[in-house]
Amino acid sequence: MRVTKAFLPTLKEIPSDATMISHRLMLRAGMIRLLGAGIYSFLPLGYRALKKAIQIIREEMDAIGAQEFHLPALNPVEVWDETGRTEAFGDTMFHIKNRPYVLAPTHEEIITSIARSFVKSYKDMPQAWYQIQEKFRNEPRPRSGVIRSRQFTMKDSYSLDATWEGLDQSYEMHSRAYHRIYQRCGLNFFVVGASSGAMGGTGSQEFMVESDAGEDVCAMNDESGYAANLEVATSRVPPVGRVEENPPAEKFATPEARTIDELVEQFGLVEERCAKALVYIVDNSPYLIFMAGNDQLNESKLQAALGANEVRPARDDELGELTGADAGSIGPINLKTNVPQIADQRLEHANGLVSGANENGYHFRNIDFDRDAKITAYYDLRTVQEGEPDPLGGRPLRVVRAIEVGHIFKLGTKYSEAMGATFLDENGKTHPIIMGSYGIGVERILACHIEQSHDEKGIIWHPALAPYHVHIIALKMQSAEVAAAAEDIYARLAGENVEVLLDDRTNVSAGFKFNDADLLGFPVQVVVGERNLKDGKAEIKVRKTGEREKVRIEEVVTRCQELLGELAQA
RNA sequence: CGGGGCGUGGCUCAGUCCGGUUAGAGCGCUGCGUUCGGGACGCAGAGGUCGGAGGUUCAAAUCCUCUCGCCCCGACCA
Repeated sequence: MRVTKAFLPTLKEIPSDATMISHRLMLRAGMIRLLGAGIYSFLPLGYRALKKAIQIIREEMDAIGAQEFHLPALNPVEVWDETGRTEAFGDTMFHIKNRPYVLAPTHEEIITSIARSFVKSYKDMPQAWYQIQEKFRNEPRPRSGVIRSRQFTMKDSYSLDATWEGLDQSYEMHSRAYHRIYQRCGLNFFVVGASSGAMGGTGSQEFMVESDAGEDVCAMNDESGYAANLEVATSRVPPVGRVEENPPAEKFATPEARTIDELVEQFGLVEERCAKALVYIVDNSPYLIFMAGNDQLNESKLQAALGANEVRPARDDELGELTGADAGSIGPINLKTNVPQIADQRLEHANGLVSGANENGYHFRNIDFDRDAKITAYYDLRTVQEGEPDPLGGRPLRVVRAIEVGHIFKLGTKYSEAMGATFLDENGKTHPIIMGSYGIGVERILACHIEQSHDEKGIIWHPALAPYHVHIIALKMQSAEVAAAAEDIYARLAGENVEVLLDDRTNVSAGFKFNDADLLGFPVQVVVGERNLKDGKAEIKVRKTGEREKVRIEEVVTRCQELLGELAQA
């Protein structure tokens, strides 16, 4: 492609609406343009990169024997009603106004409906089905450019198995394919244990790219290899445990102490022996929850522990009605109602605790949870903190922000049961198909790569994703010699199937071309100018390292191929 | 959905508080000429009902009301 023929709207200035580096660079490099909030047009350059990612994914999915589908994005809403997910997705799903259709946010239902009609025997399985297609989600707040948008490209695949061991194998197969995909894309990533969330299922892992702009938070230790989404991360924080003296619980006045910190400070208490009470409404039922000291309740863990769909903190007026006191004075003793009580596992069997008296301005001390509280269950409910000992080797945990680029789920039978997708086993008995679901956000691969591979000048593409491999910068194109040499190199590179862009503009200065080339960031640049042409040479610059070398014109093609090969390995 | 910010030529922005010539700048764009290895220069041009609607006023980009859109923080996130 020639720059004079290409639609390549690069921007010299930073677009004001973009804050994230990858978003800015994608806009500046002319890869994408905003159409509406969370809706992006991919321009030719961006689409070339997107197609590179798609092709890598396709090859790796094919390599594990998965078969490519192309399912409709437009779905009859009845299919979604079958699993109750019309309601579960709620406003997140787009609904068509003039027909009872929805735009699919994912495709478990459609896959299951196909499976139910055609997969009837254990002999029909295992199957792995995938597609690379647009997804639609009515995100309340799209952000970070292409990272969270309302329409995006997803590779989604689904495994169908007759046995749980089969599911494990399908899952492992996908996990290995995902590793290869992200490796080939040059991404620096890690895998974390994750919450299955509202997808349901028996296990899941997320493929993460560390980034300050990420929406997820993970706890990890590089040495032990422990890595988990904060939604499920655990640590070896010791239990609060028991103290020897165990006098009866005793009420005392705490008029100026509403927070744990105030209690600790005013009464010289041990922070973790203050049982902080929280009231949550879990699927419309109230729960009183105790946490040790300033431990943060993890709502994802709470939701998972109670098998709930929705959890929210109680409102101030609800607190009084349920407990008899306001926030800061709530505790296990003398509750106004018999609201169910649960606690974080750190507090199991603990005594010598301080907690609210359910009377504003008063607390109890010497509380023994085994003696004085009616805790029905203890769960791991706390949010792990930076520096805590990891659960594998006790090494300090690092807490980092990350972007989720892939997610693999063991779905189990949630969808097959709901939709009646069953098969007959070798004994003629009916079972629901055992499913897995596996997703990759394709645009996120590009954004994450750019986040990880750029400098102040622009993008630094890995050859695997680069829209073009070689950028020929013809300085002073109106010089017949320069033009001839540039055209010659261009034709020979193209002849070797090297994807090449020739900057053949006559109306811009050298500096402009250099800066555009650095912004676009193709792996190798070839500078053709009068200066080196006198010696029969051109200059080759590696975008990533900035290294330049002078190469005889007839050797340029070979040298470019060598360099690209080296860069592809890195 | 709560909080904050912003909407003025293609882009980045000034002007709005305190209403008053013909609404400005830089970049980009068109034409001509010069230049040509790190975002060149001269000359001549084109391009804006100041997001939209209503109102106040002799007079509105500027004040008031409503509304639409975009961005950021939070909530949410299969």
